[in-house]
Amino acid sequence: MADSLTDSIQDYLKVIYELTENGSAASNTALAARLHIAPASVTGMMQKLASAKPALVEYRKHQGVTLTARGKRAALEVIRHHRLIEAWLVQTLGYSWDEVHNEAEKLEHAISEEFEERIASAMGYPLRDPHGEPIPSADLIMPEDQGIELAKLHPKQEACVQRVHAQDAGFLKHLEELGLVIGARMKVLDVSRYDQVMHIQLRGRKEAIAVGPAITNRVFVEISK
Amino acid sequence: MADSLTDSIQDYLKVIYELTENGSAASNTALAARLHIAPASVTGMMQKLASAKPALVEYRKHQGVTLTARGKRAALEVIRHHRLIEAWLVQTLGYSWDEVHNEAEKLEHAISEEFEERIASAMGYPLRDPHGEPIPSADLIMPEDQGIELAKLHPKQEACVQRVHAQDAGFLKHLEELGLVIGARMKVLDVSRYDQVMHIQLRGRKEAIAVGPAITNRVFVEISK
DNA sequence: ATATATATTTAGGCTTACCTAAATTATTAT
DNA sequence: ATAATAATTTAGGTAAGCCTAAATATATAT
Repeated sequence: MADSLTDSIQDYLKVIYELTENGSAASNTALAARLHIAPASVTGMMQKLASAKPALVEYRKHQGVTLTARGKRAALEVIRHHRLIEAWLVQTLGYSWDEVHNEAEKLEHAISEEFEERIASAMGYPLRDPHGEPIPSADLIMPEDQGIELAKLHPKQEACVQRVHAQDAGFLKHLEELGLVIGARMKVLDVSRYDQVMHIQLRGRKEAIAVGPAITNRVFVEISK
Repeated sequence: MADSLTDSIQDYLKVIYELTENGSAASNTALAARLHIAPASVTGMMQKLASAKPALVEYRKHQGVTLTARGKRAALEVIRHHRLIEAWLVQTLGYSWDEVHNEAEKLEHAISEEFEERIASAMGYPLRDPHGEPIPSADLIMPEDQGIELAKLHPKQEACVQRVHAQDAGFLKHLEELGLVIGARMKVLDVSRYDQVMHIQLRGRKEAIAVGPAITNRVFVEISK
């Protein structure tokens, strides 16, 4: 059971999952940065997880890590917990989307399968969390996500905000002020070739945002022809 | 802040609070038993808590421990969390009173003050948990409890079940089958002087229960003249 | 191809919170 | 009061998960 894994190990697996979603292996340095831990500590943990009774991780020195089927399942279990809890906090306790991450980060390790099932059922088995991120199903399948990076849009295209890949409270508040919330309709007006500023139409207003990792690479949209 | 205390230490403080509610000091053996830990380990922890920067515990060798004001506050914080969560699980997720203890035992360490306030507010600031146990106020005052042990009742007295001091699921289920639930009205018919069996009238039926630590010392009632 | 820079691993240490076994102190019974 | 019993403490040890500093491997630039 994933339940016999420590909080710490669950955190490692979750981050490895995220870093390997693009198909590449995760480097120890990247892991260390995300977990706020020294790189040397990551090495030790990777050796441990790779040689665990059922290995959770595939690891070769200097090559980075990937998850085994078992490790992936454990990671998805944690991610499912996290996203269900975020949805629960917003829907039943009136949290805003910028407040839920830290709370869920602790609760995800503390809830039982029973609790998971009860909140999922109470919410009618939601498919996405408050940031639009897909929630893995109870049998731990991560839904395919066909959203497109805002950065990839061309002028005149219209789209709906589907999902925001971020957790920093300040940043999320900023997006909200901008009007970039889940479901918002928007239209690209133009993109300056020189300073990479994108102008978009949002709820009747014109906003300017920089193309790059800050915003446009974190906001995913669904194009509406 | 109480939040800088580890889960383990919070558990110690909570149990010390319970064991010292009667005014006496808590023995290391009693603590060890409740925490499922070796007595020697308790000794070490008591030494640590007693010599902490702000001491959490008053401790003298072979004499047992009591809580300092600070330790008591930390204990009440954990107990408040625990009982609010139990109430929350029952009221909003349909848990039964025998299922909530273990879940709350983990969640009590994971929630923030923000979360505490939000569920308390959502429930209208309840005064008791699903077992009738009083919930410490937000400023950490434990309400006086004037309930009387069922064992102390005399024949012909009528009373309401106010509170049940127990957490074992099987035992709680048994009480429920017996009809000994919070708020139930009951009347003592007689108590056998020889085998210490108490006969009580409950929802029209006559039930026999042994006087002693199993049931009658754990069920507290409010006498209605 | 070699020097430099960066990433990673090894080695040795630390803290927390537990353990067991042995020694000590307190309690109880005679 | 003393012996037997029970409770408690001391001493020494372990496993997790982290750390820093030094060593090594890989990648990059000239």
